[in-house]
Amino acid sequence: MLSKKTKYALHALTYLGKHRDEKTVLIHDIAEEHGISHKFLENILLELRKAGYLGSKKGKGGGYYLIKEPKDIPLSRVIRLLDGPIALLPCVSLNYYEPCSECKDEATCGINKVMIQVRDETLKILENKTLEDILKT
Amino acid sequence: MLSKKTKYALHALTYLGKHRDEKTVLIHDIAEEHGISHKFLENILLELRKAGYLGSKKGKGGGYYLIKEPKDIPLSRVIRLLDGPIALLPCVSLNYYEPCSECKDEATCGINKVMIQVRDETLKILENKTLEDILKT
DNA sequence: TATAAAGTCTATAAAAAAGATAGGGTTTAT
DNA sequence: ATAAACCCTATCTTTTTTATAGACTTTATA
Repeated sequence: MLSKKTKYALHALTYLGKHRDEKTVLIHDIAEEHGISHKFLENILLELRKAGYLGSKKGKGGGYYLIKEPKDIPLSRVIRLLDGPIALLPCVSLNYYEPCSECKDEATCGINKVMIQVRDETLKILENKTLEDILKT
Repeated sequence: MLSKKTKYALHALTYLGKHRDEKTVLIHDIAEEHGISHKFLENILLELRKAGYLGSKKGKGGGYYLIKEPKDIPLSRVIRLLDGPIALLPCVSLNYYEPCSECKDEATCGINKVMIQVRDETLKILENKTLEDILKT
């Protein structure tokens, strides 16, 4: 399951996607719309901005806005940013690889081999679903 | 990522699958082979037995053995048993459904719609990969 | 130019989940 | 009778997740 962080990030991106006509949107408005903590959401939006999905304007009249096209924001990226690996095991993660201590030899481990296949097929799905898909339904 | 519980369960199932010629296998042997805690593994094997994947024999000379065909043990089942939902959100889980508090109306939520598609495609993968695939590589 | 509104940033607290251990009970081969 | 093995439940510890706090900076505008 996705963490609340990722779930909230998706809601925030969706909200910002729906309000692209407005110059900026307040954290407050997003938080209120979904009944989630302002401060918690603040940290999430900060991460999304640092990752290049959002822009922000400080000071009075400021707020956040989307700076990428919804079609260029795949679920895979959002999940990786906030939740970490998409792979089911550390030993098959492309971005967060770590060996599994209980596995003697990765090269002959059947679990490893199958999980690589699962990872590749899962990635195909999550790379192809984007914010645009969420917005257009 | 899978929990250690699920990962260990897969290792145990694999080990049992490779030793189907023997009448029973000791928890101890599986634990030692992978350098994992005997007691932790014990709980896991118990769950697998209760779920109908393993049989056991008590007393001296006892142990565990596989009672299902490897091809009849899909990853989806093992994951659900030990880790819970496969869906990325509670609001799209088939087996562990719960509404999302931050979502006003599921019927019009684009995130919900997209996650249903992701769930269905993910499930296709995990239902088709079985212990047999792990054993044969 | 003072003020209030808004994002920035880092630290820490609280809650939940995962991982691990403990120990007495029951069954069974010998 | 004994030792080997699984059975079961409870509890402890550690890690991760979720949430909060508060001081700082930027900016519009009265």
